[in-house]
Amino acid sequence: MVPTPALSLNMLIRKLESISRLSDEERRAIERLPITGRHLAAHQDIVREKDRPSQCCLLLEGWACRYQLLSEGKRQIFSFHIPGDIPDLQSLHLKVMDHSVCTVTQATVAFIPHEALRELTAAFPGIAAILWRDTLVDGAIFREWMTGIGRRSALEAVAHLLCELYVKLEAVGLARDHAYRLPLTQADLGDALGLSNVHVNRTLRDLRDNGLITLHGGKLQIDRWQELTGLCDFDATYLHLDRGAV
Amino acid sequence: MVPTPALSLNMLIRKLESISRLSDEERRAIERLPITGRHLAAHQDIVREKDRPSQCCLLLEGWACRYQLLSEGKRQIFSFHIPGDIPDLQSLHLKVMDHSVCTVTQATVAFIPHEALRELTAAFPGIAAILWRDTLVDGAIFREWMTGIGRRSALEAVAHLLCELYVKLEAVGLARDHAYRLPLTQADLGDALGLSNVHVNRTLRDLRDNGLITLHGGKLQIDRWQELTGLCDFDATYLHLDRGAV
DNA sequence: CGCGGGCTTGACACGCGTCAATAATCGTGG
DNA sequence: CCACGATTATTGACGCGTGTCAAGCCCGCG
Repeated sequence: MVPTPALSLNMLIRKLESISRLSDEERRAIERLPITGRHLAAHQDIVREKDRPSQCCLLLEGWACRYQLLSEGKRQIFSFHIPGDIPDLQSLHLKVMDHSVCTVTQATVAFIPHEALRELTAAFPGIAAILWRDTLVDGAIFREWMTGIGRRSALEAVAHLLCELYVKLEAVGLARDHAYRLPLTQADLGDALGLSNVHVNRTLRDLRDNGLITLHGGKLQIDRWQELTGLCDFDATYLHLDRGAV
Repeated sequence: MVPTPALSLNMLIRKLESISRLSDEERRAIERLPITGRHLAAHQDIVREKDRPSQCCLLLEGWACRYQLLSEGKRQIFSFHIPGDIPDLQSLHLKVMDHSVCTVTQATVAFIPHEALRELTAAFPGIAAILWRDTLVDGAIFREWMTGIGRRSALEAVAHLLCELYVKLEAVGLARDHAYRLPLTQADLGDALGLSNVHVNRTLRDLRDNGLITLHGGKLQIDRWQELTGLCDFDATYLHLDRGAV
């Protein structure tokens, strides 16, 4: 069930080309990357805090998230990742993991050795720039989450996250018509937003009762996109999805 | 009062060399960067949300911060910056600013054109890697702030920030003996931590009353470092100050 | 068909926000 | 060197948003 290397790297090439055109030489260099495919179950760690990984992980299928555990069992989720993402790309330049990465659903990933990535980026500054940019977008999303957690009400924060996920999924063709599969538990949402699972539940009911969304069996339908984005002041600029921006 | 170019770039070189040794050629290339010095008053914007800057800003003296304004006058501060930092390095690869940068105190900065930085990083992958790494450390700090805002109590969050600032300042020689100048208002701290200025005040008094810190006239003295770090579970790993890590 | 994880709901408590009034501090100009 | 206005810090009273605890429900899976 593990996809062939060619298929895997096509996913990466598509992602990079969504930002900036690649030369034939660059494309060929990427295709030569030595990768290892792997199938993972849900809720399984890929890298752990304090690890010193020697490879990065390209997500091909399924969802993953980055998180940290605190004393007293509290958890903070930093980001959710979808196919095409490299959640631990930062480990290329930061030796020690300061957080963990785990699967949310079952997932297919491709591991790429740091060594190969370092050679690739040294030889092709254009590719380095796109990958660098990708980590900068991560940073932009972290910032937006900070304002969500710090300065938005629970209702605004939940609405904002649902909008963000839709826009990200839509951009890679995994969502349309303001609907998508949402494989997160309410506790996951809470750990991402600094809320309790109970309060996430109340908040979702609120959104449902007001006819803004329909959420059932892991399928989310945003019924009134305009009102939802208005409610939480959603502005997708921070996702930097505009092309040709390197 | 604007420092000479040579002086400015020495600051950048020192910062880069604190991470990884530079070759003579690399050092010379950095020294050739065309820069413009400037002196700024406190509380003055350097770049604004929605701007499309064509240069980056190297902070030589004083403090700066990155922030975003929300409707209803709320503000979220994303980071504080000290001499040697390039707060808007991300603008090199993300065209549109999704937040603003402003001075906290009066400050001296050097502007470096994007074009020059792009040429530098294309020619010297080693320099590109160090700069990339720098933006990754920013990201790591963003993550830590997320858990501070989302999952720590006000007391823990304030303590954690005070520890972080000390370690960062100490690393560049701007603090020692667990003491430093803290030019932030209580409202600034609150906007960074998702708290009200009033509650920051209560929290600081709490820390003072318990003999952990002395804070007066912008001078902070951490009287019991062990207890303060213990209180908030501070672990400096996420600052990635260890050398030779690229 | 029974088990378990996730969802839902209610009751209650508390941390933190808000409002407001006063005191300390600082920069600035006379 | 002092007076003044403008921030900033401080404190108290009060309320609300969200957390916590606990119980029951639903549904998918073995």
